[in-house]
Amino acid sequence: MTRQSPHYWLIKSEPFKYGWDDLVAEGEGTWDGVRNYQARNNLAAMAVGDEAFFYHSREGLEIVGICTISVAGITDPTDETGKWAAVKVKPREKFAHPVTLAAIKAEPRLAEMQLIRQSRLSVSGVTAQEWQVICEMAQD
DNA sequence: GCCAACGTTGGC
DNA sequence: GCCAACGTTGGC
Repeated sequence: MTRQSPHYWLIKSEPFKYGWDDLVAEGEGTWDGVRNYQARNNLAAMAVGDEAFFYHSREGLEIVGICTISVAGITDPTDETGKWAAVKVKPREKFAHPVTLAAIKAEPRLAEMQLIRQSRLSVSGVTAQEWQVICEMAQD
């Protein structure tokens, strides 16, 4: 399936379990273990070349960098039933200045982010405008 | 470590 | 098919 423009996402991970540094060390990581239908739908909608913010949950509470979807539409290798989706991601860019959850909440243009509205969703969508705003914040 | 939010499960 | 009980996530 081809699309005209890349889509943007935000993926969460607990840094003590699998953080940005782990992804960099591996070079490519498989995003699996998702057992939430909405998150799965987001995973299934990803395409190669899409970009995703990498967010540290529970500890850090900030977006630390950007990764790209390197392989899309695969079946979760940790799931025997074969009904859960997964993708592979590669690190692209580490933010000079991580964008914290507090900073996101303080920015009116980001008030409608899926990250804010559904705080428990581990894979969420990001609009092109939200993507732009956060990239600007990461450079300040 | 606590607890609110929310998704899932299971009895009826 | 409703809804109470339970489990999990994730901010604080």
